[in-house]
Amino acid sequence: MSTFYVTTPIYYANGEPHAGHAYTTIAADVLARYHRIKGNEVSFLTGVDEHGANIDKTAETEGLTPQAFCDKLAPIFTKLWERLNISNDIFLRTTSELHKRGIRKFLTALYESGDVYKAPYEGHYCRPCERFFPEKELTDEKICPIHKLPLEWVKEENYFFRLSKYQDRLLQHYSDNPDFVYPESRRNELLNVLESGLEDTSISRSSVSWGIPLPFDPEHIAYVWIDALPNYITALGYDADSEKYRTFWPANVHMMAKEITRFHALLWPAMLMAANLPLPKQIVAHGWLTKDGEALSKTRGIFIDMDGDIETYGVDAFRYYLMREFSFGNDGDYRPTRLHQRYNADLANDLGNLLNRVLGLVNKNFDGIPAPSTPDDIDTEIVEMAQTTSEKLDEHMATFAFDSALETIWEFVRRVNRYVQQTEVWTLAKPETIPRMGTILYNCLEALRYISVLISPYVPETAEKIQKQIGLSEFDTVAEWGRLPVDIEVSRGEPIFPRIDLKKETAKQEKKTKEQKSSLISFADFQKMDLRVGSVTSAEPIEGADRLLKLQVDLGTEKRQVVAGIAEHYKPDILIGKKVIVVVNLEPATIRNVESHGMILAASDESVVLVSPETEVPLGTQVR
RNA sequence: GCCGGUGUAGCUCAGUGGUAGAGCACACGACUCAUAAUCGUGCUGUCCGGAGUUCGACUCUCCGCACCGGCACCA
Repeated sequence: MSTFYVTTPIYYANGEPHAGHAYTTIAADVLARYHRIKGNEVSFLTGVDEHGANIDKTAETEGLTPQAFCDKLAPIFTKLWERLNISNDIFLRTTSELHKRGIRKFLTALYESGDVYKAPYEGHYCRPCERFFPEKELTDEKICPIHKLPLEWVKEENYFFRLSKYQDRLLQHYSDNPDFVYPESRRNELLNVLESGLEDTSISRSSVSWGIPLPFDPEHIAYVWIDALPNYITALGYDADSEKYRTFWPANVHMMAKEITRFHALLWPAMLMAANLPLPKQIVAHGWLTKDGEALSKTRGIFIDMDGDIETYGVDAFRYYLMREFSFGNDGDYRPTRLHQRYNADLANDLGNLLNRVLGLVNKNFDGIPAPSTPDDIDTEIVEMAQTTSEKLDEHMATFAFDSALETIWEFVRRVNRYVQQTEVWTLAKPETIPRMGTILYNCLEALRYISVLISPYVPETAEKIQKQIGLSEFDTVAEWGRLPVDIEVSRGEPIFPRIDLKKETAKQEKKTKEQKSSLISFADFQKMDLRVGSVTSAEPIEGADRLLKLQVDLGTEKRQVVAGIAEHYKPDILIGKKVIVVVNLEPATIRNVESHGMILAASDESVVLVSPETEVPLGTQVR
């Protein structure tokens, strides 16, 4: 028996969980459950990341303290995990004492490694802006690009982690452990970054208040990622060097979506090296979900209706679909119609109906599960296929090929259906063939039990229902042929996956469109924006930026310079004289060394189309 | 602009240096134990385009096109 520690990221708790979170967590759950039935000792961690300026800010807009806001949000996550049958052993909150103690210990270790230094961060500082300006954003005069005031040369203390020092060791680790990052495409990307050099990274924020103070200098708050990443050890009781920690660390798999692999595969290992702790074995990144071919987007109202689909098809169908349809690591397109097809074809027709027809025959012809007699060749074939299915499944699980794993199991399901067909069991209910019928039906039932074990990591409820109907009182997790006892009574129940017709589905979809809710803002919020009509007087490309144009806009009373990301859609000369809508009270910014004082409104999707008044209006007219 | 990936049947994808495969969908047939389920048979493909290497390429190399991703960058 070995141990297996799998984690999801701790999700950032400034909003409700969505299908992407569910996908990561289900994948991790499948791994955890798989290792449990293999007899391994498993720990499965998920949780929420509750610190940082963003949460502070969101809490404030809701009129809550950050802690109260987090206390409200955390249960939303745990409820979803319950609904999705997630079998996590730990749910970690970064506001917990356990985590805080662990972080303090970890940061102290990091500090004592000598690779944390207090950098007298010095630079050109603008007092009104309350920020530093990097050299590259400035011209020779060293004036604030926004306020046009001379900048001060200011020194501020800040803590840095000497990430650059670990570049070589990381490269070495990557080459010694080719599987460290999965899939390979991500690994290559990271190697690219590694080879082009790492810079030391700041690990503290003095402007942020909602977080964990650095143990060696409480004036500074740990940067969110520095606070978050060590959750993988703090959750196990790293602070007290607990038994659990020593048993499970290093983790076998850190599961996550692809956008956060850099933190996990570069920064986190380097931090562990500095603290002299072992590194996780594998960083596994999956792709993103799209919906009917479109990127998910809160503002555009494109989301995956988990609740609706789960209500219609059940949790297991949802889990099955996510794991079966998408090749792990790549982006996957979530399509309700495909879910529907998968449900009917794989779950209802192939599996559900197989169970039902076999139980029907047993019920009608035997008092309980019949005893098998001498097997024919065809029977042996089934037994052998069960074995090879299990072996192939193991291979696929080792490479996170959940889709292939399920396909492999379903080949067996279909084989058993064919077995029933080929042997024509239903014709054998005569005295002279009854023993033969018993043998075949025993094999079918045992095949179903065997299948239920194999699918249990993916569809745990279904697996249990199958075994219950077969007559087992306790769930048997062992994939070894012949464990099914004879003479026990089967209890054929309702079909486990009743077929669902499309009518119901369309009705559901109508309901869905009706419910497309948007997040509302108050009129006061809207009034905060000062929108004006302007006219473009000049437009030119910005060197080294494909998307940007530098525009001069006449607002009647004043002229503004605005940078707009429209170069891919508008040629500079067509823009001259064009009427546009400008957000004039947007805070200024410097982009690609060019100052921007406002923003041009445009409808933007795949294409970008400028918004313009319908007829002539004076320049400077307010837009409401 | 730099780096990487992908492009195979209507759909989702697998695949090998020797004249193409699975599942779904579709058509026909068989069967009736079963959830209008199951089983069998069949169907469509310039395997993105072009050039090259080779006796022979969908499979290798190069060029191009399209799409996707990473970085630079989207006020």
